[in-house]
Amino acid sequence: MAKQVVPEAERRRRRPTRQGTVLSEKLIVRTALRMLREHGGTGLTARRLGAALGADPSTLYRYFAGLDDLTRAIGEELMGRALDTWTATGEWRADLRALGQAVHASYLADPQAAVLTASRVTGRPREIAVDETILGILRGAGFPDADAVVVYHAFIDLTLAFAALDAGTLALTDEARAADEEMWRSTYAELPAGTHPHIAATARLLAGRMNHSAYSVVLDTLLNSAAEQLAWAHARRHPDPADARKP
Amino acid sequence: MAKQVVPEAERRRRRPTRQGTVLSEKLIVRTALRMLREHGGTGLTARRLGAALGADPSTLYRYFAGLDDLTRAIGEELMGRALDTWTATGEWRADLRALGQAVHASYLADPQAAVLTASRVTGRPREIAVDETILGILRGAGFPDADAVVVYHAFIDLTLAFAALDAGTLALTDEARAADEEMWRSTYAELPAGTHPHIAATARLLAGRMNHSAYSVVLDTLLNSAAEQLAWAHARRHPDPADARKP
DNA sequence: GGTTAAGGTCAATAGTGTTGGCATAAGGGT
DNA sequence: ACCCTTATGCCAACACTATTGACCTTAACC
Repeated sequence: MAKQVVPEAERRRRRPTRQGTVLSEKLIVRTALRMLREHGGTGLTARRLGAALGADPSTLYRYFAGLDDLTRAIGEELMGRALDTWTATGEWRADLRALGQAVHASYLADPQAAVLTASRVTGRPREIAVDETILGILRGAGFPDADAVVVYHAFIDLTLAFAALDAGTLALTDEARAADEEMWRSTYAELPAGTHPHIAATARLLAGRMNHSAYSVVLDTLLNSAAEQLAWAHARRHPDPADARKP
Repeated sequence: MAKQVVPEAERRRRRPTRQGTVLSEKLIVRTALRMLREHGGTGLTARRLGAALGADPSTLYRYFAGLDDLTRAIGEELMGRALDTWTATGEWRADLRALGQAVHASYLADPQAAVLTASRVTGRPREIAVDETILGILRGAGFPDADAVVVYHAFIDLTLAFAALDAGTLALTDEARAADEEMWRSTYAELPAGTHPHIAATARLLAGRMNHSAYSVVLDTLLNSAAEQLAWAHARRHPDPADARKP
């Protein structure tokens, strides 16, 4: 059995599988991502993953404590991809904005995987690297520690929450999404003005809006608010004589 | 078998189960919520639900097309509960704030159920009622339709996204949560200042923050931003002579 | 009261995650 | 260059799961 999982770093003997493939954490995670993309959100099963790898399902338990553990590794992979596509410019607002968009985009690129992992905290290296990066940007911009922590918390939770929500709609199977859209058309768009005046009045505008993500809008309001807070904190430390008259 | 589900409204013959209970959609949904609360997020199974109701599992398919359909009904129940605890005051910001908090709280009261349903759109009556209410508040406050739709979209998605995220951490089993917190203590709090200076510097502040939800903070920034937008739109329509000098 | 079919039950199918035991070959030590 | 140890892949089994088709009882309508 697989009572203990050997950490990837200490793995010595790599015996090829009966069908010839040599396993590794990375290969398993990537194959799992492919399974999710090809077979939908419920398509990641130990048996199917084993078959795709040319290995017995139980072999997976030599690499991960269970499918739950594998799920966390998948989340870590998504975080890593986001970090890889991001580069710092030194301008804190632009950097935070880009980093948030990178995480959001990375999750939406694998919606089924995102749904499974977005609300989990993995505590693995690349996730920690993202956290460290965000705090570094904020503290580097001059936020006092207390403020930096508040903004950091709002920023990361906001980003993950929207990633999960938006991924959720993308992750639906084609039939399910078609059914949802048909439901919208047949339900919301047809509500009589008598009982639902406000939806009826804005139905056309709603239809154009609800397909897009609201993440950008909310992220911008957060960054605006943070910028004001920063200016205020800065003014407290270095008072401008010109503002002295109106305290 | 159950080739077609009879709508609750047209249900005539209510035959008691072998063990004597008389079924109904409402009873099934409530029992399902209890199962989720008592047995955890994976604890809602057809067998167990049937046993709790004193009925054969297959009987459920006379009431719902599948467990997925039941899940949607559960989401509808949570939305309904939120709406029931909310009352309008006429002040748009306070009303939106209270409504958002009500939905958030209603989901967090049944975290396991929230995780299953928060990212689904049910299209059922009470969910539509919430949407109609939000749009009514915004349009009543004087938002032009285009602005009202943008704020509505950000508001509802933000609320549902945070409901799902925050419910996710509450929904963990006691052992899983203990493991997570231990992971935090043993990983984040112990990171050396050499490799992770920013996390190390703020570890104490982080520990105090991460237990709370960031929903309130983000919701307030959104409402603030909306208020500014409203004032600006209002000023365009009814220009104040005092502001005429600085266009 | 007789008739119809709604709705509860039984049995079976095809899937799932996970584990204990076994066997084989990889790599380190000599 | 060989041997030994043990990591690692495989097999079989267990206890579950959702879902469906056939059957049968009894409630409700005429």
